[in-house]
Amino acid sequence: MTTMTTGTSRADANRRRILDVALAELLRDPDASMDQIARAAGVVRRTVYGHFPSREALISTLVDEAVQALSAAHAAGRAGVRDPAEAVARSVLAVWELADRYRLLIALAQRTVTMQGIRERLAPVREAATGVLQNGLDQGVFSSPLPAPALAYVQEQMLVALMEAVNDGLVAAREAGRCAAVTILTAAGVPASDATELVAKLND
Amino acid sequence: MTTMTTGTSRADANRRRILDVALAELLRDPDASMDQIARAAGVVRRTVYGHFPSREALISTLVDEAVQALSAAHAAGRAGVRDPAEAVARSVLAVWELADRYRLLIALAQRTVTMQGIRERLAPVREAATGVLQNGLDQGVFSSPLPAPALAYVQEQMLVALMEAVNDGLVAAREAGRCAAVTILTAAGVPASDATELVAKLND
DNA sequence: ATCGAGTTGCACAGTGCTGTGCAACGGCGT
DNA sequence: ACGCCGTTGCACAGCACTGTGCAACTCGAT
Repeated sequence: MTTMTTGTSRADANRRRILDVALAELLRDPDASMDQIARAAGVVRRTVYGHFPSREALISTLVDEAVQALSAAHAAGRAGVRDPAEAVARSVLAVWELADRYRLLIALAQRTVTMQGIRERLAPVREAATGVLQNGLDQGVFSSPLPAPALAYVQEQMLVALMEAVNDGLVAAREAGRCAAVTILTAAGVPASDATELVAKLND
Repeated sequence: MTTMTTGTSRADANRRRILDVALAELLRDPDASMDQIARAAGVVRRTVYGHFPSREALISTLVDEAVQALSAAHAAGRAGVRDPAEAVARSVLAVWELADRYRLLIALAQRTVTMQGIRERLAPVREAATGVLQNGLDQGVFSSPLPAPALAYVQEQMLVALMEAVNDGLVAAREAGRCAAVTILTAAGVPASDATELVAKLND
């Protein structure tokens, strides 16, 4: 017990690698079995259970680490900033930095086997939407640093966000459709006032 | 075989109800078992297999129905509209109409058991973000028909969208962070030019 | 009353996963 | 050389789920 420079090197290193590999593996398949994870970490299933009492404990540790890091980044990004716009911009940038590390996690956490199928078959709709957005960009009606296909993703996820907002009672279902339309147009770079006016005119 | 007004009423009605209930049930838990679905539909597991040869077939049918309806709505919404902004607005409104029916599906399809835990623990971050957004709205820096908490959802999903865009190679990872910041600010109602300038200034 | 499609209840084989127990084996420090 | 900790390999019980087979039942229709 003289050195302890690296903790209990052998075991600690393994625990660390199991966590890292588990992260990568659980993205590719959120239902990855303990055996898949163990094998990917170059270790036997039994060994994983030596470090984590249960599958749930493993995942819990994983989520805790990610959330803690993310939370810290978000707070650090906006610390001592007065202007709300700058605060938002800074925190987004800060979060993005390490979100990049967990990018696969989040993106792939959505790709349930079910979700995968849905997104695939939705491709035609997304392409149509991309076409319209491209039009707008070409004509200068829209303005965005993002290419049309990426904007289509944004549009899609925006709808999801609004649906969740409605589910959680943050927005009235009656209003949500128009709010969604306005927000999407605004995100595409149409001035807020123009977007509001346009949408209002559509539903008389 | 005289009437046939309702098809094979008994069986057809059951098939329909199984599909409807399965939709609702698969949201609450994407891994819902055939037994859970059957029971929820007031029927026995064996009966479900009488209508759909396998679990996958059931889900496939479900997805097909939803996608087809959605696709039609999207196309109908923007049919014969020249102005891109109006086309986007119309199609979003059209999609929203019936997305409302599948709202639970999509929103809850994201709530994997894993995802559920993540979102829960992320609540503090979301609250902080809501605070900043509320500030911006109060000061008139932001402009949106959405309340701050809903905007926080939008911000969160926007990050997800950008992550997916990066994963699919639509945006360079180097640029993505700044694009995310700009797009989020723009969606919140900050004029596109101001947002671009602000973010550019931050990363010198 | 009888036919038949649809439904039910049960039983079964197969599969894949979890969590645990235990004996044997490996290297690293002393 | 010895001991210890971590690891390995194997075996096991338990569980939950999927598909399938089959006999019995329940309705509506004729």
